[in-house]
Amino acid sequence: MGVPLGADAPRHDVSTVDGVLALVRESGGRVTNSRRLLLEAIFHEPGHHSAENLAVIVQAKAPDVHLSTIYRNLDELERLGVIVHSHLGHGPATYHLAASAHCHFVCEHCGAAVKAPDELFVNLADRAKKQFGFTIDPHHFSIFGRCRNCQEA
Amino acid sequence: MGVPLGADAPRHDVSTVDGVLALVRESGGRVTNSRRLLLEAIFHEPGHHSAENLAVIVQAKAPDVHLSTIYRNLDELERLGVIVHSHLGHGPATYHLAASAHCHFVCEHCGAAVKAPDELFVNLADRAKKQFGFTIDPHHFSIFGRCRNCQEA
DNA sequence: GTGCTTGCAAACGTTTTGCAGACTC
DNA sequence: GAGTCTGCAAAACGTTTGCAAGCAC
Repeated sequence: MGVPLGADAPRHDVSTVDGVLALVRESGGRVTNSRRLLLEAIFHEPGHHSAENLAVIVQAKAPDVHLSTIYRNLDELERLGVIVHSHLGHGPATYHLAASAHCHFVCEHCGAAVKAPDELFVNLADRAKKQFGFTIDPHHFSIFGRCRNCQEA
Repeated sequence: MGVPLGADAPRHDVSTVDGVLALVRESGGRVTNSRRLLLEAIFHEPGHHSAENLAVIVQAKAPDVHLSTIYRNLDELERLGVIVHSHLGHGPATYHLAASAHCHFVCEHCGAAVKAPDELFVNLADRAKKQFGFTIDPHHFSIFGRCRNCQEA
């Protein structure tokens, strides 16, 4: 308690695999092979990844890592604020680094997901805040609709 | 083909149970007890209903109606454009009359769902259309976030 | 050695499907 | 009677959990 609170704010560099692992260790967790491999998949493989998807990537290097381990580790990384999950459509959730979270427009017809700049949501965010005291998190669920190519009846 | 196309546009009054049943019949379907009871539940019971929820209401009058029948009938009503489903959170989908579809803000902390006026989304809709040619359907997925009462860290 | 983490199997909640009999038209 | 609709059972899907063995510290 002699240490000022401000001193421990940015303790870890959460933008690297090793930085996250240091955070994991500090929070009472252990650094395991499956955690390192999962983080490497999340950091180094581009795109939207489902748990199953990440399991396949991890299993290429460590075939015995079980899908349930992937889910447990994703949960823990989400609790630590390193990653977030979002729902792009009716299928499985997708996981991303919290730092690179973004919104999506998803076509209800062809399933295409378009990345939507956050600034499109500032007006909605303002109004939701002012009129309802509600702080939106536009990343969590995508916005459904029709993409340019699927506008016919 | 001698009948002009315009003549058959507003053929049924989809705002009543009997009107919808007429539409069902015309589209090649049959008018059955479970369909009538399901429609009565949707028309007369206020609120957001999951399939399970609707099954309970229907089963109060006809105990043998199976949940799978509810799902099949909900699917058909959705294909006909009478109802829509939406996802309020991580639980089951909810079903509504297409005419009374609306947006929701759902608190990620307490789960509360606030009805959000469509006009909050017009700015987003315009920008999505202009910048991406994307027509949003803001009703389908709710917007996650924090409600007024759950703003603490 | 403590106790967090794992693999496995089994369960979960929601939704879909295959089938034979029952019903609507 | 033709063809749709139903109840039932079972499966599908994504995800979670209980447990005993295994590993990090």
